[in-house]
Amino acid sequence: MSDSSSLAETIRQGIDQVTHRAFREHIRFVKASGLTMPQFNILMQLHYQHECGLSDISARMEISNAAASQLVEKLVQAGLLERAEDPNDRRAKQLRLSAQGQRLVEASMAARHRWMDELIEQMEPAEREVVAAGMRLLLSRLPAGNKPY
Amino acid sequence: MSDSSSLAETIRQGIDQVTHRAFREHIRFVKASGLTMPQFNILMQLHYQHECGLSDISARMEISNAAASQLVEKLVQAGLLERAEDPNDRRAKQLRLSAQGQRLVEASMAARHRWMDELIEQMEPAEREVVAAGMRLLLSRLPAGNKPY
DNA sequence: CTTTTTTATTAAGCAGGCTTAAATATATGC
DNA sequence: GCATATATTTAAGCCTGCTTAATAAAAAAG
Repeated sequence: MSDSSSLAETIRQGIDQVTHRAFREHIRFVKASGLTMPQFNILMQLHYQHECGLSDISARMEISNAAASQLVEKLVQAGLLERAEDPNDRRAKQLRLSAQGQRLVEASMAARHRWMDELIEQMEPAEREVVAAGMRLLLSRLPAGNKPY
Repeated sequence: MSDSSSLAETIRQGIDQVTHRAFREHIRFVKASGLTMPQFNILMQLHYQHECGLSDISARMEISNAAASQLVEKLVQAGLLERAEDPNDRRAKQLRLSAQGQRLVEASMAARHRWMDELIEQMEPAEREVVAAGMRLLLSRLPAGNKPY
């Protein structure tokens, strides 16, 4: 394996391992919350988008409006989402997180950050600098609009 | 925000963004493959473990043996898995990927690496070195047995 | 041996997400 | 104003995954 390909290989392995860990932790949290993944995804989307219509959700999740409507209905009944009429277009609905929904999302982010912080705390300050430098570079190359929802 | 907390924040954001991207790409691939996530997870597990019994699958996925058995059955019928009697313990079954199953898993890994490589190719050699250094550190701190399946 | 435990499968039933089709209400174009 | 397009909801039905309970077969324990 050449030098540059082993560099790429290291990066790929790092990303693979990290995402795998993140993925498993996330699955666990969602399951523990009593929600399903599609339901939770909607909460995450609304966390980052603050407010949107139903069609935005179905578009983002690549499901039908009907499916999105049914998912939203459950979240509204669970008290996690608020659904109001859009005053500018009375066909549309404005969806946003309820206070309870916000708390749940924040708890999930806290859980997600817990193991990251453990990792970070294991490192020397100089090492943190190295990892952060790599991440800064990675972030600068990732598509800007790629919000985590 | 203090200096060290902004370092940690950078690392968390980097991990968040990268995992989010990886997650979405993976979802897309699995959906396109015509399999469901639980089914695909089994293929991934067998890719890394090469061979195992049914109970290993149910344990890892935290579902009942019955559920795992049903999932495996579908994958066997789809020609993606081979299920043979364990000669050492005739109660147990030896599960492994078929050639077709291997091809599918490899295709998923290729797809997963495609955008990573695009990212890497955008970088100067010196930048790759920085990212790789960060990843090497991260990898050294991640629990060793944490294989991506 | 006989009993108990382990491994896997099958059956019945529930819950979830998804789709299409139909319905409702509002906005837009002409 | 009237026809058309858009945003959402509801209903019916399908497919999956999951669970528990029952079954079968082989291994392990005594």
